[in-house]
Amino acid sequence: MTGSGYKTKQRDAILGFMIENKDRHVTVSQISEYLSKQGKHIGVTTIYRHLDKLLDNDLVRKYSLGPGECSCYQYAGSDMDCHEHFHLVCESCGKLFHLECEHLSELKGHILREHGFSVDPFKTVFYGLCSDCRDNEEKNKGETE
Amino acid sequence: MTGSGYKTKQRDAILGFMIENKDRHVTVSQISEYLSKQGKHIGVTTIYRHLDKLLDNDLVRKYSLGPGECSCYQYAGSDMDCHEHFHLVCESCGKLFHLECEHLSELKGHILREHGFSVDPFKTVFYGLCSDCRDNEEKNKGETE
DNA sequence: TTGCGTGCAAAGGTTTTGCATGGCA
DNA sequence: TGCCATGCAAAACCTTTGCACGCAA
Repeated sequence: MTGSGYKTKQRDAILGFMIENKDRHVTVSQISEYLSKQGKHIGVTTIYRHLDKLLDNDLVRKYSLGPGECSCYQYAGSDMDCHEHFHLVCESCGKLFHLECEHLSELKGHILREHGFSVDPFKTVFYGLCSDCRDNEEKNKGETE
Repeated sequence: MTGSGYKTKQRDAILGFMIENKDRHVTVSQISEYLSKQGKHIGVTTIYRHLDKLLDNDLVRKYSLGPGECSCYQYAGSDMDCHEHFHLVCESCGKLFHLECEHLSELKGHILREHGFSVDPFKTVFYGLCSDCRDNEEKNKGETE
């Protein structure tokens, strides 16, 4: 499954980049720009097509960081083991946090039992502010106001 | 605050449509198409601009139903009273559910205390399947396979 | 009359598609 | 060799912006 398609240098470069950055989500333009700096010019068309294939094989996941924002992709291969946890995205710094916590697994069961709604942890993203950005905001408030 | 700006027939039509459909989220093209059928041709530019104003006044909220999907808007006026609860969106039928439950309010506190992350209930949307669509899917499975 | 509201056209950005060429097996 | 992969250009799509005209106050 993983090895579907031909082995090309573009495929290796894109998959390699996704694995290197498995701890964060990246956009197509970020992939393109980074690979350009490495001397690897790969058309965005190719990047989109590879990401689509990886998506079909569940090797990456696709997120939206909000309306109007471009799509974000993140590696999610079998070694990532991301079944049953949720994701937090900081609206200020854009960082992604994996929230593995039994309180949250319980939440999924609770919503299903009590509210009849089956939550999909893959697609559900919590938006808010991480602790670093909250600290920064409070600093800025103190300085400007 | 609510009455900011001139009172025009376009404004009335758009705000009226949003209030009529307060129980679901709609896209700009849905608004445009529906009003066209009513004989009210309103340019999408105008719709976008009114929605932006309503957004500033917290009279509507803007959602993303996924990467690549266009933005969805939903009325959220003061009579909606949506402070501290979360929203569930069914990926199949697009219906929106308001989830008012102390288990969820607790969740916000839990993530803040234990994980240092301040969740914004306005922007956070749970995606999944509602009970009706789950039933339909099971029926379809039984018929086709 | 003043100034915001409107809508057409055009521009901006992201993503997709067509097509000829290139490269893997 | 056959077929998929690639990348350019163009299209499609959503959204924003510029500008001239219209309309509310």
